[in-house]
Amino acid sequence: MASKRLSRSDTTPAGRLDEARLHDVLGYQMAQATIVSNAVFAEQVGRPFDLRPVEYTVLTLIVENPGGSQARLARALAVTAPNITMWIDRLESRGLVRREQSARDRRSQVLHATQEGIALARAATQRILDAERQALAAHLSAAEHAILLELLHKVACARGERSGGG
Amino acid sequence: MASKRLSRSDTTPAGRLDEARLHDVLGYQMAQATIVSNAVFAEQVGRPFDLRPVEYTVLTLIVENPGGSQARLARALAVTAPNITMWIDRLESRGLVRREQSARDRRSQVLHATQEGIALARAATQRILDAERQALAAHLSAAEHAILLELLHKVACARGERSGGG
DNA sequence: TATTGTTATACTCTATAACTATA
DNA sequence: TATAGTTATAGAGTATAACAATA
Repeated sequence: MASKRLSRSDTTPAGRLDEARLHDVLGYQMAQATIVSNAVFAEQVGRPFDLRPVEYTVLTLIVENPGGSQARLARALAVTAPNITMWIDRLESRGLVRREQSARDRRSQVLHATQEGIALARAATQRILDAERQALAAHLSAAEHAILLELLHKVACARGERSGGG
Repeated sequence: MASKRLSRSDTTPAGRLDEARLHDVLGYQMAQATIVSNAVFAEQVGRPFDLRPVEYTVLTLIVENPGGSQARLARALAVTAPNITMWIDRLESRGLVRREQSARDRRSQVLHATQEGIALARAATQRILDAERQALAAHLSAAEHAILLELLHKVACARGERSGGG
């Protein structure tokens, strides 16, 4: 199945380069698709709210998981502890999240989003969802869009059963 | 369609954080899935061949498009010209590609992969395809895997009809 | 005047190591 | 002994600006 086929669509979206050999490489197609989603994010959230993708994700995960720790965030996003410290520093200095020392484990920092942080995360998510739907409407049906999200989620779940991968 | 549902799968693969609000954000699911494909790449190609993902992609696109220019590569990958210069420098210093001045347009550099470069690209692609298939086999059927690749390709094609995006 | 490619430079993001304070 | 978090530092990668050569 999925035997090699050479069609006019075996070409890069920009630059018109033949990519027949890369067509079935998941990492490559992911990188190409990420160019689009990154552009949508930068336009709809990054620039207007001055938020990097990581900042948005960290903020939203804190909104969804009040009382969580930085260590769990670091594991969820496969980034290092010093990295998380920096991003939380920025979000905290902007008044979007708060750090509190945990009562049960005094090493741990308990994270909460402020009202402003919650509002910003909600607004950002709404903008992204709308913009992504609009950007892909010409190429993907609503059903395809939903399937894509599910399949990506399944791929993400392959983490952990492997040696590497955060 | 795709109405919000709260299920046990609305959680990050690692760290077990609730991600219900992020579930439908394509950029987020892409980033999570990329953690897996990046790990596969690093293990199967990055470390053994000392190749970054960009280097592999640049090399493979040159193999597939002999005689192409750096400008087209930059457009295809949505990276800047100085960036491409650097990556080609590295590939050339390792004897994997050659630069020649174009006869028709003497500003342009014509790119060719060496025999060694061609062999390396082929070997790397084979390893990635095998490793990706194996890594995802437990989570995606062969059909789902193929559909995912097609849908990602369609997303990538949304580039260009937009303002931003390289 | 626009395009190809290079150099120089600065910036962002990330990773590692060393440290503290708890457990 | 291991974990949570911070700091300091170095590295990788990217972007911008300025330049040369050509179209």
